[in-house]
Amino acid sequence: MSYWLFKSEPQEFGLDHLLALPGRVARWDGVRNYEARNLLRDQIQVGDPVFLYHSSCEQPGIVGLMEVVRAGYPDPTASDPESPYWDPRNLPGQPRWYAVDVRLTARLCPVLLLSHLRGDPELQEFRLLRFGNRLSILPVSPSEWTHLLAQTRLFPL
DNA sequence: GCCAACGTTGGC
DNA sequence: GCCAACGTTGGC
Repeated sequence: MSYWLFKSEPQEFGLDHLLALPGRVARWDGVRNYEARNLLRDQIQVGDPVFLYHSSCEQPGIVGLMEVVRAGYPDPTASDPESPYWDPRNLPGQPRWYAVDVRLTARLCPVLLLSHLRGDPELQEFRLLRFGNRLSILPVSPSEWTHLLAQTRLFPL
């Protein structure tokens, strides 16, 4: 089992959107970066725990806990001309982009704010905090995961 | 295969 | 809104 962190912009699709969905299950699609694609396609497994991170907002931080309920499969939005994520280079039978399905399982209280995490010496290697980091799907080590969970409480949904 | 231009991300 | 970082594109 591996641990992950997925970024989202709460104005676009965040905790509130997940809470409103039946079963709190959503397809995590629209990822258009090759490194993130490789993780979605090859590494992320059913049952893997995932932190939900809100970016590009007033208080960036980790707000929720999700679990993977379906492993990587071709991203339907890539072949849908109606979708804002449509990629005309995506050829039938040769999927270029991948999605997974996740279920929101808990919210975090308190939220783990980016500003709080930055000062934590235990998180020096955390990919999220790396200067210039832009990856939207990123691995979390077991020790980072344990350390992060120890600083908040989970409220199961 | 190099590398400059360009577009996107995302904190502030 | 600004701007640094960095991934991607495309000319050569």
